[in-house]
Amino acid sequence: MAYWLMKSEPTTYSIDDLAQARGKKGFWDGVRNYQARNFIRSMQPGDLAFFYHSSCKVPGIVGIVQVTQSPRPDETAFDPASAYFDPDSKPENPRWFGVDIQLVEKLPEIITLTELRHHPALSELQLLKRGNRLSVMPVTKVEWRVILDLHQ
DNA sequence: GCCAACGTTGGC
DNA sequence: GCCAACGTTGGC
Repeated sequence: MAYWLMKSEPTTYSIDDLAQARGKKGFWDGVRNYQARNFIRSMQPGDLAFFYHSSCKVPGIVGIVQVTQSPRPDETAFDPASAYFDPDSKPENPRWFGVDIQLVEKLPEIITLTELRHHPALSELQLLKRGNRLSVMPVTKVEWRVILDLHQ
């Protein structure tokens, strides 16, 4: 089982949107970056991910989600009306993928980006690397544990 | 295949 | 709103 970190802009899709969705389930889509796409395609049911709020007043980890199914084609790429439309992605040969997730837990308190930056054991966290812009990235088991323990 | 121009991301 | 960093595009 693998661990991940997924970013979302709360004005677009927040942890509360997921919490209020039916079954607390959602489909993570709209990723249009090949490296991120490759990470998505390597996800497996049961994988866990931190849900991260980006581009907002206080960026940070706000919850934990679980991958419920194998990744599947991102259909927003086929929809000309969608902001994520990509005419080069065809249903018979999809270029972009998304993944089904379910909320496991909304954290009682946000673990802020500042806190993450502060912890020496997280110096190698992809999120903190210079110039990082990926919307989804792997987290090691050790990092996962350290982050969860931050608020213990 | 190079690289300049451009668009996007995302923290501050 | 600024701007650094980075990916993508397209001319050559």
